[in-house]
Amino acid sequence: MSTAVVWFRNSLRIHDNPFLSWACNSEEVDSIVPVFLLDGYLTSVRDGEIGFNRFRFLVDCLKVLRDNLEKKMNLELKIYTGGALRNIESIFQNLDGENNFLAYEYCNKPRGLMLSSQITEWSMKTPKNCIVKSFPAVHTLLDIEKTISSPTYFDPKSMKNMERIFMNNFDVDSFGYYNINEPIPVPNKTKTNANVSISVNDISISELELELGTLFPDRLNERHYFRGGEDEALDRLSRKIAKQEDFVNRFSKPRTCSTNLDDNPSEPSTTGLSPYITTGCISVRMLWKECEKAYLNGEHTKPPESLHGQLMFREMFYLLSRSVDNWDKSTNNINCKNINWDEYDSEKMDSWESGMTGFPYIDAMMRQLDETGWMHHLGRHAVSCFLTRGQMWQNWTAGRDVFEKKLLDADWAVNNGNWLWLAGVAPFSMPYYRIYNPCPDSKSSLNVETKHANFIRRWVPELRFFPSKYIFEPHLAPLSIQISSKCIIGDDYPLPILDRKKTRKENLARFKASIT
DNA sequence: GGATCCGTTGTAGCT
DNA sequence: AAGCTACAACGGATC
Repeated sequence: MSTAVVWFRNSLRIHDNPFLSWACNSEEVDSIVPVFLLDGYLTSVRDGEIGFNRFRFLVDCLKVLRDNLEKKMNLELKIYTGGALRNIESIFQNLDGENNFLAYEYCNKPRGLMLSSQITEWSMKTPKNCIVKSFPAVHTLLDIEKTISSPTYFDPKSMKNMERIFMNNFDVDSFGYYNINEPIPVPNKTKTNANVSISVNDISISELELELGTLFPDRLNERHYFRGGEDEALDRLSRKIAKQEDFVNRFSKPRTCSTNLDDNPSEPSTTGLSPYITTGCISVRMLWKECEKAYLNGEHTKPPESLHGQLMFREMFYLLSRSVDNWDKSTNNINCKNINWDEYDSEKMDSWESGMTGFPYIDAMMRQLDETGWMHHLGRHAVSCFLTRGQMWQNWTAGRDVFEKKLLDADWAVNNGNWLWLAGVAPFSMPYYRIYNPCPDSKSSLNVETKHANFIRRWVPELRFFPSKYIFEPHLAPLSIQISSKCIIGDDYPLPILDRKKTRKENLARFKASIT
């Protein structure tokens, strides 16, 4: 009697799931226990490191995973909280028989890597015979460890570099596309569900929902813009990719902003798939292949702007997160220039995080982030530039933490990579003098209704009666306009926390002084 | 080996 | 009113 413990770490899905499929198909396995280990997750939520939307989304994902495992494979997902290593040990102590397996996916994060090696070490000592089977490239296209240990590997910092790495790892087919494996279908045979009766740290979905309600009682009735889980992910894939050939072929990341900043925040102008990629509700391989199907039918954009390009940047950050020491630090990180950022200023940081800087475009973005867990990529550029080298001169790690807490697509490798990039401290192409204007719509001065202005009215309702001409810098509006717009600046909406032109000039000089 | 090009997405001010 | 120009000027790859 041999049992496989199938440990879902990043990939909360049953399609294209190599470790689950292996357990279902292997002759060596008689029964299966699917598990998800919260590890320190609940502590992070309680400590305020993970916010409402992220927690809510994860619970959704787990619920759908549980239901799919039950409905389609007659397996019961077990969820445990507390230390992951201790969970694994007690699960195996309660398993009968020998030749039991632990099938899990590779994890790139420091804590995950440490757990992997601790588990391997423990498995070699355990008399209960736990055979560890680690599956690489479940959450990424590349096998991260294999790629970075290749003698030809070097830290990539451009799309050209990534293309070289892809060429070294994948053959190119007769159409000129990388030969990336087809996704694995949902296993069509299953095994019996092994019964592990450990009650210690066992936690149910309804207990998680209770916890969510206890921690965020005033947010439970909010509208949820993204529903978590594999079903929603596959549905979105079908809606936005499979049935949208033109959209896929024309996709160009820098030019997706014209349609996003409207009053329909539930439908981004990009794919809106990022929360599902982060949680592994959709497999990146499947997304890659779906894009390729559209590409085969005509002209299409290319990396870096294309959807394949976006996925390649994700691979780039996963590689760097492993090959660059201190990837998430602003010191002792070869990918981070030493900038003399100001001390953490909690007043400034609070106004940035809560959308009360007095810069409506910035505030609208930050309020959208808090309510929906999502922000358009150009908004991310604007608010991160504002926080760091543009205006506030705060360390990028402070902004990174806020994104980590609130973004549904928060991903350790990608989030840090993007902040390094946007703060201008990484060796990626970001000339430091390219500073984004926090009041960006030149048309507003002509009193033209713009998408940006409507976007601000949607998310900063204090300003909903303001004319476009003044909506980016409402403190410049004459008092008569403020009165007729029912919003007195400094009273109903904050005055700007800083002089954007003055800080821009000073910071440009400081940045230059820091790097030369 | 010095010059030139390039890098996923700039801004301000003028006409 | 969109398009031009000046700004400020990194750092590695390529020729």
